[in-house]
Amino acid sequence: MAINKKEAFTDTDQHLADLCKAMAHPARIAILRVLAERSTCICGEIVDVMPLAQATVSQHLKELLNAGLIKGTVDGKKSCYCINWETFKNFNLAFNTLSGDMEQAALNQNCC
Amino acid sequence: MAINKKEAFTDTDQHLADLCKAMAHPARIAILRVLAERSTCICGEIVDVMPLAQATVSQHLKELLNAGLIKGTVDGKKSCYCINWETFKNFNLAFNTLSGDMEQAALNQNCC
DNA sequence: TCTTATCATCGTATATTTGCGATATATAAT
DNA sequence: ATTATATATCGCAAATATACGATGATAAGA
Repeated sequence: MAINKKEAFTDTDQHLADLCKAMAHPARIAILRVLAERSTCICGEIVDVMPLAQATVSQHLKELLNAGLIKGTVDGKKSCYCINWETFKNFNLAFNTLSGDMEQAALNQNCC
Repeated sequence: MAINKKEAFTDTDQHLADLCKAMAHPARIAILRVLAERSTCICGEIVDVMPLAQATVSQHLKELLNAGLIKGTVDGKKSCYCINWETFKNFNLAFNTLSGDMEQAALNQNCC
């Protein structure tokens, strides 16, 4: 049991769900905030500010990277992580599209 | 290990993370779509459309309810679940506030 | 070359999520 | 009263997520 049934749904919904999942932890939201306000983008600064171990922060960064919410490279000693504003825009668009779809469908009134 | 550190972050970020988590599964997004287009709001119809067992759908409904994204009551044989548009609006607002904060903070240019 | 600093990854422990069958509950119909 | 229908909840198994120490990898500086 507990087989993954996520692929049984539409690509649109899966994509939006993935983006939501990437932001479904306060640590990752906090990381996004830090990344936005630092032009330096050094990972070490994130670790200093965050109440988490370096390994954990690195893991969260990986997930954000995987979802495309940030982009970054590491050159041995230095790292450079930044917000991927394009994905962010797409996220906003996807959410608004869903809202639009739902409101459109609900035009014939709700029961409660 | 694996102690929950979520409470170490701000209420704002925790709240947004919770809303994101509620939508972090395509089944729940699909359920929201169905609820929006049916004025009847009968749970059984959701189960018919969804590729999931009744128990699983009920569980997803509970999570959506818990996050406040839907509201509903059950009167024995009949159920009435509906979109909670207010929470939806708040979600959109919270997301836009985060985006705004981040863009504001990033005004002094990004490094990559 | 050796050391130090920075970051990723591995291994592991625990917690949470996902999914479903079985069962409980409560109304409606017979 | 009994039966049928609609939902929630329980209990369990498998999968994922969370967190961290230890270790590996890579580049800069001594």
